[in-house]
Amino acid sequence: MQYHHQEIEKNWQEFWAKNQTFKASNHSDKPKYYVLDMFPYPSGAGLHVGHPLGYIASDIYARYKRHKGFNVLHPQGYDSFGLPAEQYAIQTGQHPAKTTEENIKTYRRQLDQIGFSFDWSREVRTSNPKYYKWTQWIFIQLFNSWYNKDTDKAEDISTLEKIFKTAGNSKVNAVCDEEITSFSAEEWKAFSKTAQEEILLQYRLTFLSDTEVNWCPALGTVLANDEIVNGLSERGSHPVVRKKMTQWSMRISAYAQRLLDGLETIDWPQPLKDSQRNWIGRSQGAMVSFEILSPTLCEGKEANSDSKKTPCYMTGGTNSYLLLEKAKEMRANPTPAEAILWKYLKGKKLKSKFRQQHLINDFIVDFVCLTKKLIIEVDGKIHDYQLEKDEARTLELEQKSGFKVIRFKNEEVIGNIDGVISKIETELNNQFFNLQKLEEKIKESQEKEENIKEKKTNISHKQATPTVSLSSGKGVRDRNYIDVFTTRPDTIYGVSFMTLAPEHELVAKITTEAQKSDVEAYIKATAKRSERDRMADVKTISGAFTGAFAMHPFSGEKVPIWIGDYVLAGYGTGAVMAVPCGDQRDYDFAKHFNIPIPNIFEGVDISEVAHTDKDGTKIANSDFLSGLKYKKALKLAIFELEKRGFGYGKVNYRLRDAVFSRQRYWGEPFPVYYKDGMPQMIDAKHLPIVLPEVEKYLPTEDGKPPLGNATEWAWDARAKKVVSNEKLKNKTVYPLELNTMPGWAGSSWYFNRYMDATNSEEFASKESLDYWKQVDVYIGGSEHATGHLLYARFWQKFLFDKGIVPVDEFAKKLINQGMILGTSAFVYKATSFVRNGCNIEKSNDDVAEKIPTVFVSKNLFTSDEEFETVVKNYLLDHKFLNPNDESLVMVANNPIHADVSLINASDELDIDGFKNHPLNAAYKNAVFILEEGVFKVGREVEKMSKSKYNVVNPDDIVKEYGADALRLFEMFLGPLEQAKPWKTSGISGVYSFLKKLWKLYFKDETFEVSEEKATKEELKTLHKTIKKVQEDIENFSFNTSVSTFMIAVNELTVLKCNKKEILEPLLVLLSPYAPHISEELWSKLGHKESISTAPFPVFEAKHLVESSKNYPISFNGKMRFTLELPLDLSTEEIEKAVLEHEKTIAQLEGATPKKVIIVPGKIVNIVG
RNA sequence: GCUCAAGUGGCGGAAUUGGUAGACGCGCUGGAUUCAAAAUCCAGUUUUUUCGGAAGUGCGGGUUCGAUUCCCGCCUUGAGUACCA
Repeated sequence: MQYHHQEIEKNWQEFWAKNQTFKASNHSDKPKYYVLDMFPYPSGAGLHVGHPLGYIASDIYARYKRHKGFNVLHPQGYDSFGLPAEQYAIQTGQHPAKTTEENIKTYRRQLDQIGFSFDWSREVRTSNPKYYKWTQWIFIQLFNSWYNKDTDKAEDISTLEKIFKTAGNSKVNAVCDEEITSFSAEEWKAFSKTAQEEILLQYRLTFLSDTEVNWCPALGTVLANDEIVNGLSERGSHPVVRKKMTQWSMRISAYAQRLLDGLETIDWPQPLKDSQRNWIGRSQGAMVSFEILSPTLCEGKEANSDSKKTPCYMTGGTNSYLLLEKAKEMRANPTPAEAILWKYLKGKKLKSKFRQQHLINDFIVDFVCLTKKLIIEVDGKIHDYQLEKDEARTLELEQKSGFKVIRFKNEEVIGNIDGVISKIETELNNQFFNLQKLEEKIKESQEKEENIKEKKTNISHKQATPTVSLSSGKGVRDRNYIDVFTTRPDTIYGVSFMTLAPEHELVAKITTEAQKSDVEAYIKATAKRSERDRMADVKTISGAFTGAFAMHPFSGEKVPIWIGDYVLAGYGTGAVMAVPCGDQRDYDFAKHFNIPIPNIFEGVDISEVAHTDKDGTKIANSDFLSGLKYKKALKLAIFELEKRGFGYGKVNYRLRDAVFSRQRYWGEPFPVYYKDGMPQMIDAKHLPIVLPEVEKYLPTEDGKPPLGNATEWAWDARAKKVVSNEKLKNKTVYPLELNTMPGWAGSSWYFNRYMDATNSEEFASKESLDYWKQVDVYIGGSEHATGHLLYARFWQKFLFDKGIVPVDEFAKKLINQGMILGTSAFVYKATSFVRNGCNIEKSNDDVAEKIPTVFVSKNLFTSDEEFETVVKNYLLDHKFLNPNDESLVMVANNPIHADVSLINASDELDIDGFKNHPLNAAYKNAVFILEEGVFKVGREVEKMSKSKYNVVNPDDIVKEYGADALRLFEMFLGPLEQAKPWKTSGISGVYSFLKKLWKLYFKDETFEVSEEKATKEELKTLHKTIKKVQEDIENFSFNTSVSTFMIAVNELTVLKCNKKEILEPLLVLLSPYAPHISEELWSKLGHKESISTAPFPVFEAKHLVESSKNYPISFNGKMRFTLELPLDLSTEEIEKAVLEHEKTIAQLEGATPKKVIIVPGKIVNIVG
């Protein structure tokens, strides 16, 4: 009886479907095991043989685990939202849902015929409203959460509101927007609802913000960083530009450290972990502030008290971060006068809203009304000796920022509060008029300032008043600082200049008149160069001097400020402290512009290159850091920075918050409407908010996203439903969000949904989540390293924080399967043309016309010249070319792709097939120059693609060789993780293996298996196979177990073994790889149950015990012959037997061996 | 530039607590069967050779009784990443 794969496979696939053989239960006594594939995007092209590779591997593993007694969850679904369906819709008008549905059908048919053991009852589709209902629900959870750095987890937003109500935001340690205004509990309560919402939005884990985004005009949408390759869109390679838009973002940065730490706990491939680490980009260092010394700003005041050598310009915070802390502190500890006054000012008692201890620019003022631009300062005694300074500050505030400042003494406030209040009221009334005047004043003063700058060329600085109280800490800081981030604060004494990115906001402010033209010319030149050019051209050093200087925070020395495009505006603060001796870029810059390169390393030569090594080098010439090694110097430098207030230790991450809005149609709609411009979440019980129908899938004419075309897209807050846009005029009807969610939304949690895929009440039930917990093995491509896999980890950690899922990493182990490449076939076409210039009119047409298209077999030529000769000779021989015209004609070799289905195993082309191929209509009459009667093609390994005619469809393979052969062959190609070329011819090997296996169970035409006891040798074959296959599966080394099967079948064939004792367990071993044939033979052996329920055979070592060993006898490490010796010989006996052997004597040629190495059971080595 | 991975027959690949290099398969060669083909089966297939052997895992060193495996340097290919301060 022959092996008919088609019939067998069809029957068993039907059997599995009918009996729901692979349906997983959420209740089982068996241990659980969760094997997951990355679910596919159902593209219109269907599957090619590369796609199922990972699915086959995971299927083998899942089936193996079932044999091993596990309750296995092995689901499958579709990532069915996405751009291709939408673009197809734009072109054809077909609804994306329809094309998606059709594509899924094709996918399902293709997957089914490969015989996967998926539990289809748990199928998910991200575009199904029943699924995206919960994607929307998760979005709401994120919106309703903030990240508390103190507890280091996400918490409900209500806990934040509670803190605001009782203590304002001064004590809150959250991951939030950068520019946060501080407020007290009273202020919070006084804020309008909208204002409160605005503030909360700055803390939520998903938030609206005006972000610079990657806008792709051709696709009409925003792209995430990982969707851009070399400045072009990943899909379609369209140009991408930066653009500001209001977008939803996800505060993934809150999880940067935990995403990094979590990598230690999971068994994922090293390269993948590396790229996630790289993407998160943690760098530890410090923020350092450098004061800018410019004519108007460097006039410090003489120190009046215990002025040590410490420069004390920064009597307050060194930047807004520190100032904010300070403000909070001061708010918590008001002076008695401040406390009294605040009682009268807070809560709009004077009809105007006041804030206390508030940041204005970089001053902290006591009280301020922002709308009326009025500042009230209460001065204590300390201000007496600070009068001058306070005046300067008043001037600064009034002139630069347009505020009116009024001052009261402590005594005034305490003694005559009524007088003070009436004075404030008067000022408030005056402010409206004053504002206009102030504006004029500002203009004037700015002009004045310019004049001063010009006049003052001598820059000097003196030391200012040291910090003596909290109050005096305010008001020393304005935009006259450059903040830099550095990973090497230990090298701070090596700073000899600073560099700002040309786009840095301070550039225009600090550039001196003399340098203005230089700087402007340079900025103009860099602006012209695109980001890509700048990055590509690393070699050219360019920059310009601003004319300004900064002061070194420790040494007090003057440091010139340059601009240069090697500093990127987008990273860190867009400015660097340049340490030329320790950084190659700074070094190159310094050399190029003749800036000094001070050496701060002990015993290191820096005459040629910078010294970038950290370890083992001691710091020198660095005051208190001298003589210290990197680690100690780093710590001390940060300690001193913090102590003296010039900076603080900081960890910087490259990871940016993820933009979550897409201007697309085919994605999840947001459960969001807008009331007074503020986003409102729709209550979870009204979900899903279903994607509306639209006429056109393109953006609207006024540039709104495609959902702007919907006519039914407004939220009726009273009726709680989506209604027609016409009702927007009603009071309770609001516009809905027009953006949709990005592709990664649905894929960031689907693995949890499989645990309880049909639950309509919950995301997934608690019991199911607690039972399955996490994915045990996840298989998929490495291209998702920084996209899907990072976002999914982020959401999982968030859901974990909220107590929704029980574990904070969703996949314990992950394996990246390698890509299957195509083996393209090339035929070499001769393109003949007539040489220009010679009797073109006369000869051109008739000469050329007579020449047919010629193809030359691959091995007939090795060079272009040879190729031309071969073709010409052929043309002359066959009279296509007149010998007189020979010199006129030139022939060029033009390789073209031939469809791989036309090539046989020996690289020979099916010529008729080629001529009749629909794509080769032009070559119907072509002639082929053969070698030894056949036409050979050239072959090359390339990525599988339609245009290269090297795509192999699994349907054809399954039809001709069967699913079992396909499965075995894909595994046999090579290691799972490795990229490897597909060559269909190789499949005959595994196909004949299956036929050979089949034959073991048959005698002539009938199924016949003997009940006889197996021989020792047969048992040895079986058990060595059990051992190897089991080890291989557990190591995901599937290619080697296929060869193990082949060896076993070959051996059993030689032994003519047809014993049930051997052949029955053999089927269980094979069934994960070739389930159909195994089921068929299993049932023929009399089993009624599916083979998938059979336990895995148990390996017994006793069958492999040997009594003798065929020792390799080597001389000086080279094996020369083998010698069969009993294993129970002692070392001495082995040595004796070997040395007495005639071949040993011959090999030694009379010499005595110096040494004999004997490893019993392994090898004998004779050293001569 | 940096990081990682990999270089083994005509091809895919196997072998690593250091111990017989080339398993298994494709392709190729010869043979059997057949009127013939397909299919199947058998034998051979790293190179070289004076048929005794000898050399051989990208190249050059090293450690070792012994290295595809470990170490150092270099070359090549692939992947990722990039003025990240």
